[in-house]
Amino acid sequence: MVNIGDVARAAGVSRSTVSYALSGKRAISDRARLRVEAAVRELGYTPNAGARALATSQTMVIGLLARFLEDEFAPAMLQYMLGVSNTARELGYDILLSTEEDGTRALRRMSDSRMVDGVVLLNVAHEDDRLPVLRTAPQPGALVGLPGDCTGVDVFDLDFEEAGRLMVDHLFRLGHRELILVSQPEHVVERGGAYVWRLQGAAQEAARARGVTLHATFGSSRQPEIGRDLAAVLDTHPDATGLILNNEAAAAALPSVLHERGLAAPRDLSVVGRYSEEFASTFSLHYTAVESAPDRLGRMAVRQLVRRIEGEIAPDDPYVVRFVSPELVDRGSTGTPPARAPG
Amino acid sequence: MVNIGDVARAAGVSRSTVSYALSGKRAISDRARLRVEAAVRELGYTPNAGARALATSQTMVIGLLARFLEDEFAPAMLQYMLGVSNTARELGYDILLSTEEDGTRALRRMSDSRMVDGVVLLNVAHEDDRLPVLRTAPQPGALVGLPGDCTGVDVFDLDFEEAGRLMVDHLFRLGHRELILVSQPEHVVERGGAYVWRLQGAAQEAARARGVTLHATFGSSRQPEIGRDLAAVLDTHPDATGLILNNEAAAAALPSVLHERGLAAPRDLSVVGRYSEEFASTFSLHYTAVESAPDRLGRMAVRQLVRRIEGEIAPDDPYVVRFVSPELVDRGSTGTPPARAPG
DNA sequence: TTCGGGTTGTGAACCGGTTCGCACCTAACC
DNA sequence: GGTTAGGTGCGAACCGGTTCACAACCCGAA
Repeated sequence: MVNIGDVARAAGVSRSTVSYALSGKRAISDRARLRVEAAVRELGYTPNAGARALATSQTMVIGLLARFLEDEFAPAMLQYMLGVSNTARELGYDILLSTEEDGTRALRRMSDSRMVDGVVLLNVAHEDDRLPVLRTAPQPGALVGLPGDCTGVDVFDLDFEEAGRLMVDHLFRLGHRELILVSQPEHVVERGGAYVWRLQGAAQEAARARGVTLHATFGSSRQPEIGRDLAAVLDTHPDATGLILNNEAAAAALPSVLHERGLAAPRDLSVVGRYSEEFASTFSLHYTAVESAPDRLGRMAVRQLVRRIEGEIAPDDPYVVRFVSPELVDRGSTGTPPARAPG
Repeated sequence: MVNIGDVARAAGVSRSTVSYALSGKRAISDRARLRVEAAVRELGYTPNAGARALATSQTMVIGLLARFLEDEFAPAMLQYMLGVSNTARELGYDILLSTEEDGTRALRRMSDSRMVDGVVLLNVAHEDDRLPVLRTAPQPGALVGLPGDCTGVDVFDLDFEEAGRLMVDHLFRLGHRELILVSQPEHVVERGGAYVWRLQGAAQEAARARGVTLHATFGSSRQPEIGRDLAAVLDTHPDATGLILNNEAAAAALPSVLHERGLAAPRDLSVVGRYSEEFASTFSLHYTAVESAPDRLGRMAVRQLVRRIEGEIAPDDPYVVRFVSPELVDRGSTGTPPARAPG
């Protein structure tokens, strides 16, 4: 394998000159620079990443700690990963991926052995055991998802409260006065998926403030259970005219459930969901929905992380907690409520 | 940061003794070993990955080149990624992930700069531009997906021919004589997704051999188009009693389409799919299906790759091309054909 | 002519590991 | 008692980059 010494010899200069010529960190005469560049081209030289990392203590690699939990929608995680990975590459960084069950072990390994310059944590729980480890690490970290304690890290998340209010408001303005909310399975909340709770709490509060009845329920994350859950909740609340979905499986099952009951959206029931359209379009009809914008969150997290890594942010600059405002996209599955309840 | 010299000083031995004590590559007295271990524990020492890579020319990292193409089912890719990542970790390797559009650039970067010991390529096309690059790289490579030319790499793929035959046979044995096959969009084939073609070709041949009529069609990968595609193809072939799906979006849309027409599986129509149940269960009813086993393929690819990396396979040992036999899982959506065609 | 300053190139040290070759000690054997 | 062999530990070289301190050179100003 060709190294910097070979290039130096071929160009008739010293190793340090080659290094400076390539990095541009010091002025080098055109003559020398051109000869170095020619030698590099001719020999096909690429610097050894390990050696460079050793010398500069910079790896140009970002650790990505994904976390796949049962009963959560895995494809959504993929979108976060893509946002992170693509943005990192644009900024010159590669991604070291961990999908290990034990996130703390992975984090410790990456951090202690200096494989990464910084870390992005996905699917952060309210009490996330990776956070104490991250706080003691020398590398900066950025989170996608809001933990209970945000000290020492930059945090990015969808404004789930706003999303809850937005959906209730949207239906309220159309004239609906009795709504159903189907969330993800209750396990998700119990395990620390506070976003479910944040959306639900804000929705309930908004409903109360407007004098709207909101039936908050949890649904399964799988077929055919979620179909039965939906049918059951529609039976239980026959006068509800609006349906809010914070559950991807429910969005997929809904078309059949509606057909089975002879209902159509928005004629008999107005439907609004909270998910990312990108994947939903494969397996669900295009319901009016609040976009969860996973790629945007991943992008923001990496941007901030890189700014910290590269020292553009002073070390004592305050850490940020930034909420992305959700946007409601009308795809025609909501309208004014029917004259009589559909049930 | 604590390095091997600090440990040596604390333990009262030389740096080389620390190295040998930790690696076990040479006999070290119990007394010295215990003191080294104590020092490591006390100081919290972890070897620097870059330095180790430089010294050993081994990074303990595997490159993972994913490839997300339009009109293909992204969640399926995620399962391959998980299979690869988890298996790699079990074997002591970390994953450097690339989701870059330009796979050849990513591959060249990882390989030339020695960031990885080997590479796994996902979603390999018939004519894959990453392959020529991989063949000239010093690191070994393993593919998931069958290219036109398999020289110089280990290849793993589902036996799509067998899958096609299996599904036709299954329906034939139940008594069906006119079938519909809905594949992924035609773009996928044109772009080099030969697996679509392999399954379809084998299915057609099996049908011909048994005197069965098979209507081979392509469907969209999105909603609501795929729903319309399904409705149209059922209209066009009203006498067909069996439906074969090689299209994930179709599996998601089918329940609604059947409801709309007052059909039920398997009463009026027998349905058999080809996909991975793991994700399908979120968004589709449980149809009888041929499992595509993405995690198993990822696992096999990594196992073989690591064997090559670690020299367990002699360099002149032949490269393998291994097909996983698909398994048909009966979930009750197939049965004997109805007395009269449902149309 | 001499001095000072800026430009350009170089050698050497350093990053933090691994590994080779040698030296030392002890025990065994002739 | 001297040689040999095996078990241990150590110093030094090496992996392939980066960067510091210094030197050589050229130019213009005093």
